[in-house]
Amino acid sequence: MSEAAEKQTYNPVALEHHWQERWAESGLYKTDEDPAKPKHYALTMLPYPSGDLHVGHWYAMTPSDTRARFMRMQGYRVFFPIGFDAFGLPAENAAINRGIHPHKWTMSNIENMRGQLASMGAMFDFDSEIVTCDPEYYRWNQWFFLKFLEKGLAYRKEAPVDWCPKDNTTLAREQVIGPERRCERCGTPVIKKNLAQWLFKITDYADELLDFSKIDWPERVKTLQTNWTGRSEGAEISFDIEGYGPIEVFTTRPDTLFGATFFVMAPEHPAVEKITTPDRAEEVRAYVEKAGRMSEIDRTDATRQKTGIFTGAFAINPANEEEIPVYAADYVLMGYGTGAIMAVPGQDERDWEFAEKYGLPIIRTVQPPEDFEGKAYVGEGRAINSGFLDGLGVEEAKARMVLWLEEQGAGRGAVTYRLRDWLISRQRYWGTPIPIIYCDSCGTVPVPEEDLPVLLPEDAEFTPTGESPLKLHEGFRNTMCPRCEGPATRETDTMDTFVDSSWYQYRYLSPHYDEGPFDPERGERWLPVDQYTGGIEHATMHLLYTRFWTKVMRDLGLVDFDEPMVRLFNQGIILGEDAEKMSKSRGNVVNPQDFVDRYGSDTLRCFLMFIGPWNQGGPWDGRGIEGVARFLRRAHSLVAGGGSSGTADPTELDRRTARLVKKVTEDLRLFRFNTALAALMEHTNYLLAIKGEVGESEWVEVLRTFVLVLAPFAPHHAEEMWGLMGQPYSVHEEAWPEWDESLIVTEEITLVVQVNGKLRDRIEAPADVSEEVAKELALASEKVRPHVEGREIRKSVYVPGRLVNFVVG
RNA sequence: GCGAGAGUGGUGGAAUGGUAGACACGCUAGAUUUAGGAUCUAGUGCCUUCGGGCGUGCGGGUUCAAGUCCCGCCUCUCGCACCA
Repeated sequence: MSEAAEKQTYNPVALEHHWQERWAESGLYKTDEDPAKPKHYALTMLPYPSGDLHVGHWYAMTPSDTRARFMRMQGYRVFFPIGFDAFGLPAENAAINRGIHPHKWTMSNIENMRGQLASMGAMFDFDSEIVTCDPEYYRWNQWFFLKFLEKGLAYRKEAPVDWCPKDNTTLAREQVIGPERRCERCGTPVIKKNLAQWLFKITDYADELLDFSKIDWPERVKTLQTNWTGRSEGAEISFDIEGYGPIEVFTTRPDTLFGATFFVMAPEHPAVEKITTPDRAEEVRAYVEKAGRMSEIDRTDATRQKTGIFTGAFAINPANEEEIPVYAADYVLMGYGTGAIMAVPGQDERDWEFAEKYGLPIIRTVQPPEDFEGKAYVGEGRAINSGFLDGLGVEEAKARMVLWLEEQGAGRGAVTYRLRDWLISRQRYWGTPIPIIYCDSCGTVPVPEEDLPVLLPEDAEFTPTGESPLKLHEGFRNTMCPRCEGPATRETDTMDTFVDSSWYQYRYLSPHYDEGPFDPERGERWLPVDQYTGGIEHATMHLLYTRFWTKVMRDLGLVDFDEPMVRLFNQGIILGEDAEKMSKSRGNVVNPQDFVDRYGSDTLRCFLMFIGPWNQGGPWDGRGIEGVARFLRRAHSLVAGGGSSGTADPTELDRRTARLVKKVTEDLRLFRFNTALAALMEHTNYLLAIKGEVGESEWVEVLRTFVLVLAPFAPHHAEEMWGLMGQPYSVHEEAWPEWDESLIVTEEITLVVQVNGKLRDRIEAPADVSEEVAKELALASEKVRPHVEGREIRKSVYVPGRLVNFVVG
């Protein structure tokens, strides 16, 4: 084929269309169910149907696809599904702002994105697609809710919740961002509001969630989840308030009890009003009110001057029967521990600051080092001023004090978590209705299982009023009590969308199964997920919830394992060309479709894999993609023509091929797509250089191997080249090539010669050269001699196959 | 403040303690082309008296040998942040 003819023939966009159609027709990506093969469930986080697939989706999905294809060629039966996380606020906002029904908006976005997903050319099994706003799906959210309720893992509670005044909804703790406590979605500072809400008891599983021994996840995620769960070991100690009764505190330092010189309660603590002495009542009430009005931003600012007020009450320190004053102060938070603390200024920085400000006594109960003064001492040391604890180290003193408290009935060892129960109620329309009915005579009644799904009515008025939209829908709200058949009303809140994504990996297995959330027989064959990939931003929300959910499923007898996803890989974030986060307002959004139309999908996917390590992300480089386009064009040109002179060094060719296979195999195992592609590029350049110097049959062999290892990266190009070579359809059903390690070793090696660690020469030598000969050769070098002549060689180092280093004086 | 991660050419990035800068982008020169683009070839860390010298944020250390290991800083990014 002539160069000109080749140019005309190479049309990446057209060839991709051709193969995508062929793949679809032949059902190439229908999931392989061959039980003889080992299973591999590869999962990539399901997208929200925002309307268009953006380059971030490509960055998340195409490397996952490459990995899944690699596993397939390695002999695994691979399950690689995709779906849509279809409930949630954006649909409702679109409805509010543009008058389109959320269902219509969502479904038309999904339709659009399905086409875009197809143009990606990934090996998704579209037959197992799920759409979470489908009653067929959310029915099982409701079913799970009922199971959680039966197990005592779902409960309703009136509590202050974070409320976004703009979105008119409650937010989970995870959805409140940063020290300014802004709404995750719209950035508005959140306020507190009291509502009766449903919660899931994730805290019951806190300890188990801290155990990562059964999963191979990034350290980063494990650390984030550990910190999020925030386990603190200590004691609960009961302090008697004179004229009131006992109030419990939580402390991590029971050993310092003798140093508790005052007592502090959160201003919101329900007992504050009751213990306050009449003469202090007015002042205290004013303070509590002021603290309540203060925004969460100011309240939790650690650098702020602490404030507080004396209640007039006194507590009895159980260790020494001392009377200590009780304060209400805003540095103590109602939401953690018991909402009250024993203040030990000698050993706690915050208490020290407060004690100094209000002139309260400070007693050290741990011996600080010499010259240590002027602040709290939080380190190790011997107990002092502590009666029966004196002389003990911190750990021993803690244990002894807990023992003593338990004997006295004044306290006990206790564990507290930062983790809160998962608040799932949302005062929104576009979500799963919570299957609960409230009856005046029967109380809170779960919807019977056989009545599921509780359908989300189509015709609701979802414009926000501050009330749940379903509350205004008479037809939905008014119902009959399933127990007494009297008039009753439905719960009108919907579920957090994290409920949907907590178990979707199970539904993929049998999206239309109606005997349960998933077909256990399919589960037996495919669970758990072997490889999960997705962004780090989900570390403390989705990834914690799905672990919790799986543990509950295990306890319900639905699965027989403890963790939903065995391995996890977090890809990075792809940024705009200006290295900033892509956003419409910045105008730096890259539309993948533009590049697909111009270069084709393979170029875009290879480019995204080439720009750097996958877990790193990085800025988009519009020029860089040209290099990848060139690479694929050059690779494609390898199959055109092909010489037969047979003058190329066959050993070199075999060696390079073996090295390529090894490199790509090892890199793909470890998600190192960028260096694998570099090796593929290098090999392409080499093959182009020797093309025409290789015998016909050998060339085909060499090319075959090359195309096979290219296939996961550039599936369309590989298929095209495979076809042009006359190989049988499809390259993606071929086995991954092996390599012969013995071919990689060379007979001649380059030996590096150093003098005092500095590179002086490189010499060619036989691979099995002896130390003695290597040194002789090295000393004979013209470039080495001037550096050693006339000097004493004190030492010489020989690293076989690598280098000789002379140490001279 | 606490925790984690990262600092390598003009750029993205490579480097089991053993040849720093693979592979690309960009740039320079040449070929081809009416021109541009595309393509191909060669070159491309910095300095240089052309012998060589210097180079992986800074300062020490370990080692025959350090981008890599250790200690102390600096900078940046990301979490968490009065959690008792």
